[in-house]
Parts: sequence; structure tokens; C-alpha cells
Amino acid sequence: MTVTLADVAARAQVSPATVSRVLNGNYPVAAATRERVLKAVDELDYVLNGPASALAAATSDLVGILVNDIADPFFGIMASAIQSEIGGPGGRAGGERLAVVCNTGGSPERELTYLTLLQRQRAAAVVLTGGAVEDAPHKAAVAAKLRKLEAAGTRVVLCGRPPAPDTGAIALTFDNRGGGRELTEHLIGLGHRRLGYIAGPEERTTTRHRLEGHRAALAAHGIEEDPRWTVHGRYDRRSGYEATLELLRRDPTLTAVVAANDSVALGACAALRDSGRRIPDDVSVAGFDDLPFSIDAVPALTTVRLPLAEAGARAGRIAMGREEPPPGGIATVRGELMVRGSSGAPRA
Amino acid sequence: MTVTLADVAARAQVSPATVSRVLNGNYPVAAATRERVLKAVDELDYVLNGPASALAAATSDLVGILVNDIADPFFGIMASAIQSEIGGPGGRAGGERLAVVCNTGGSPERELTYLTLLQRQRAAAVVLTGGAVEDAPHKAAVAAKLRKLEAAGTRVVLCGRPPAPDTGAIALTFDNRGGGRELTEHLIGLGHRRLGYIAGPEERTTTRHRLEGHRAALAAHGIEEDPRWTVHGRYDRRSGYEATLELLRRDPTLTAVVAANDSVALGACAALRDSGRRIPDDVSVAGFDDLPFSIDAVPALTTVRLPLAEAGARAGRIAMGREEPPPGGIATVRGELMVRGSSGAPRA
DNA sequence: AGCGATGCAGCAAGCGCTTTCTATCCCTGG
DNA sequence: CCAGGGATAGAAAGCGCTTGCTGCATCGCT
Repeated sequence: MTVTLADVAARAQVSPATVSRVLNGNYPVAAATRERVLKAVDELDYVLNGPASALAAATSDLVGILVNDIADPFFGIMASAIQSEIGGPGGRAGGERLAVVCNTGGSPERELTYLTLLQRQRAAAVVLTGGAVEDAPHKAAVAAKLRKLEAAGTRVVLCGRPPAPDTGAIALTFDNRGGGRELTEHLIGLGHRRLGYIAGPEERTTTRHRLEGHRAALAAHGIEEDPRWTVHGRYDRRSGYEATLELLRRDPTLTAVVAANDSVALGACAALRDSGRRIPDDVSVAGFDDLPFSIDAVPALTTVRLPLAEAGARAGRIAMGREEPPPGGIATVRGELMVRGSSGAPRA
Repeated sequence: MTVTLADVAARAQVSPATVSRVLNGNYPVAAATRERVLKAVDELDYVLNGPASALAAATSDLVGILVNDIADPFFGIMASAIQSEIGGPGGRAGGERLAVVCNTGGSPERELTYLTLLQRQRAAAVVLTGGAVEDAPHKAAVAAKLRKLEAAGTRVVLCGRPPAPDTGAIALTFDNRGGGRELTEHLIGLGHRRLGYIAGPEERTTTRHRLEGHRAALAAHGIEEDPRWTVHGRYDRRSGYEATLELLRRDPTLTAVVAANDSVALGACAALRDSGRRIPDDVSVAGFDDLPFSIDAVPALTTVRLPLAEAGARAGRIAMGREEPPPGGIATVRGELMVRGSSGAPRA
């Protein structure tokens, strides 16, 4: 029914071995023979059986990319960049690899299950993006899984994720702490003294690091933080809207709101507008990530640009072994403060 | 080195066949035996070899999702919904399937190559999202590929994509024409007579259908379209910005700009603002899709809401055989006009 | 008590490919 | 003119799993 290697071999009047070699191109085959084989492949419309080939060769051409939320451009941009380097069809790379992105939805269990699924497929490489969950058992489980993947020859790269100690995983980490600090220092520099902070989910490393940066800035400038000024939420717009309302309720005199990311910041802007406040005249707003839409907010969002595409591309190249991993297997990727219209001096 | 089924069998003191059956759970195995096997699996930390299993069973648990641009929330939202229904870990479905999204970048070749890759992996199902390219040879090539996939037992579903004649592919098509028409009629109803249109890439079905709807509305109201009023571009913000400037240059008296999608509309808004025009006082703007950020534009974007998540979920269920395909294999999904602040009556 | 059902486990034959090892063939140099 | 050697092609042994079929108890029934 389906065409097999043997069929091609028969038609080309060669042995299956020869066909395999032509297809894999890693063994000398006479030009004439190759031609004949290729012709047969074409005529029969032969498609290699991936599983069979993976089984026999003990390797597959699958590369997994794990993301927390595929509907979020933050991950979409990274995934896209990674994928373009992985090869996939039309990519820069030579061999045709199937770069697949897996959506964990931020759930630790799904993350683990996907890792197992990838392990099961004997993936050639795996790239994990985004912050990790700070749950000790889960962290250990992931680390164990990563070690197993590596043992099986799968290359593991973390992109925008803290290093995983005791594993050979290469880590490209975002400097969330530094970015958060710089951002808040910018606001303090403008004269703000009462700053609300809308943090992400408590258990995520990204959340913690950004918040730490924020607090470091406050501390460095002798501003004592009021516990009411911090609210935790999710990394989405809705959450930003609600959190801002809550913040305003707790302390209506805030002059700035720092958000966990740009989506949250947009929600914050909406909430501020809806409550009759002007940005930045009454309240300044700042985001994080600098996603494409941030510049379209009115006023445009002050934020920290993360080189998502660059980092993703680099992670992809490392995963493919086309770029040297950074010394020590860890590199920190810094963000860049983008000062735009949403931040200004507080009213005198 | 790696643990195999046989190792597990040995440890559990049963035959490999029994282990396989326990793992697949489709054959009666005594409870005690099953326990023993499961225990061995656990102790040895056994992970099934996907390729081997796929080879032997002649099916795999891979499901492919093709998207044009993974960094675009339009696709991200659909992919996310599809994936949640496909199962994947934690999904609604029972069996654990590896739902993978492949980024074609809008390139016909990559689309074809991914399809081949998926065929090579003997994917269980494939979902193609987004508009198709209107190139006859390519269309034929895709159709042929789809037929082959189907012949190999892969279920094929199109989501937000026109039907593929002569294939058994189930199609969930967006009513782009109807939505476009409704949108423009809304603007005409407000009193607009000179409307610019920023279309997407010329070769895409989505582009054509939306534009046709727009023109149908104009025609229905006896408005003769000026060729200068239509500009083609890409489906991104940048393109919207540039196209708007071009439109304004060609005819500074336009009172409304209809964009191919929301991102383009955002770019249009920016261009209008930068050229000193107010929205909607001087010029009304409308988008398409109603992506999450549209409501955050200032003023909020008038647009056509496409039920991306619902359609994706349905496509996913159909792909998994958990929902009856629509009669005739084709269903049209309608959009809903969302009138918001970016559209208003033109100045008298 | 005897016999067909029934339930559960094992045997063994592949699934389609890769790859090592071996067999040719033809060319070159002595 | 023949041995040696490089260049190709083929034979065959798996890779790790699934599954149809067989085997053998045990069970219920007459």
C-alpha cells in the first residue's frame, strides 16, 4: 500500500541499502546510481518513514520548543526565532528537522509530560523558554528529566529561563532583576516616591526577579516600600486591570504603577483611564518586555526591551550545535530601558 | 544502556507482549500482573520508544498544527485552542498526544515541507490554520499532499482556511467576506463616503475575501471606488503605518480607513496620529479579528470579532474524532461586528 | 465428570529503515 | 600481466515495539 524503501530499491534496481545511502547522502554512491534512485523516489512519490528511520538510526530529527503560552507574543516571538534557526523547512540549517512547539500553559505537570513525550520521541534537542516554577519538587523533577534527556543525547537549552543546576543544560537567562531595577530607578529619577507594583504569579522565577529588581531600586533610594503597593496577578491584561483598581483602592495617592509585563501594563492603563486618571500626568505606567504592541499604546509604553528574537535565535543555534555555548554554559541577556510617553514626572 | 520493553518484561517476569499490553491498555491483563509490570516500569524508569512503537503500530501520536506566523496572536490563540483539545498532556483528551505547532512563516514551500515532515512522521492528524495562498500550482500541490496524508490515515482539518476541493479535509472557514462587508456597511451607515482600504498580501485568500466584502458594501450603497483607495501590504503594524501614509498622500480627504486586520489598524492609527489627525473625529479606523489588544487601543478599535478560540477548539475536536464534522465537511464561522470608539460619523 | 467457553500470557513474525561487514569490479603500479 | 587497492554495491542483522495466533488453565454448565 504505502511505498517503502524496498519498492524504490526494486524500481531503481539497486539494494535498499543503496537507496538509504542516497537519501542520507553520507556514503559514496556513484552519480549514475544516485540519479536512478532519485528518479525512482520521484516516480513513486516515496516518503521516508520517520519512525522506522528514527528507530534504526537511534536518533530523530525532532526538536521540541516548550513555551508557557503560545498565544502570548512574548513566547511566540522567541519560538519563531528559535524555529528559524533550528532549520525546519526553509530554515538556515541544512538537514530538515521538525521543530515543534509545545504549549505547557504554564502548568508544571504538562511541562513534565511534554518533556517525557519528547524523550519518548528521542528528540534531537529541546529548548525550554520562559520562567520556571519555583517549586522544589517540580524543579527537581524537571532537572532529573533534563539529565535523562541529555543522557540520551538530546541537547537541552534554556532560553529566558534560570539555569538548571546539576544538568548540562545551556542557559540563556534574561536579566530580569537588572531590568526591573533600571526601570524603577528611572521612575524614581523622575521624582516618583509612591510606586505600585503589579507582579506576576508568585511562584514564577520571572516574577520574583523583576520584583526583586524593583525593590532593590526602592531600597537604593531610601524609599520604604508599603506592603499595600504590591499586588500579585497573572501575566495578562485582565489581571493588570483588576490589580490596578485594587492598587488604587489601597492607596489612591500612587503616582506610578510598574507592571510585571506589557500586557499587564496595558490593563493598568485601561484601569487608570477608566478611573479618570491621565497617563502620565496623574500616574505613570511602565511595562516589561517591549512587545510590539507596546509602542502603540497611547501614550506609548515605557518598558524594558528584552531581545527576544536575538536570544531565541541564539538558543536555536546552540541547540543545533551551530554555535558555541557560552562559557560555563550560562549567559545573561540584558534588557534595555525604553523610555516613552507613559512615564513622566509626578505632579508637583 | 537505555531501558527497553524487554528489560521491563524481565524484571516483571512476564513477556514483552504483556508489558506492551499493559502500557497500551487495550487487552485484558490480570490486575496482579499489571501491578507487577507497572512497578517494574516505575523502578526502571522506563520510557517507551516512540519511533519503535510508531513503526510497529503504524501510527503515531503526533498531531501537527500549521500556522503562518507563530508570533502573531491570531495564530497563537487558535493554536492554543486546538492544542487544548488535541489532548497533549493535561488536555481534555485521554491518550497522550504530542500536539506540535509548525511555523510556516507564510511560505508555501515551508508549508509543503512541513506537511511532508508530518507525513513522514505518520502524524495522526494535521490542522492547517489561516488563509491559503492563491497560487494554482501550490494549491494543487497542497491538495495532493493532503490527499496522501488522508490516504495514510491522517485526519486533516482546515481552520480559518478555505475548503480544499477534491480532498477529504474538513474545513472551518471564516466568513471574511461577510465580516468585511458588515464592517464597511457600518462605516457607510455612519456617513462615510471616501474610505481607504489597507489590504493584506495580494495572494492570500483572506486578503481577497475581506476586500471583496468591503467592495460589495461599497457597491451596494452606490459608492464608486477610487482605485487609489486601496493599498496592499503585509499583515503587520508597520505595513499599516506605511500604507496609511500612502493613502493619505493619494487622497487627503479620506474619512475612514479600513484595515486588513487589527495589527494593521494599529499601525494606521499611529500614522494618523503622527500626521495630526484625530480618531475618529478626522478619520475613522476599523480593524479585523478583534485580537485582545484591540480593545486597548485609544480609542478602542472597531473591528470584526472572529471566534478564534472556539473555532480552534472545534477544529481540534474534529481532528481527534471527538466531534462530528459539519455536514458536507464544510462549516462557515461568522464574525461579529464590534463597534467601538475608533469609528464615528465623519465631520459634517 | 466431561466439555466447550473464557481469560490471560507467550511466541514469533514482522514494521521499514540503517549500518557493518563483505563481495565485486576496475584501475593502477611494479 | 598480476597483485593491491580504492570505490561501490549488496547481504543481513538488528533497532524496540505491536499483535495475530497459539497454549493452557480455570470456570461454568449440562
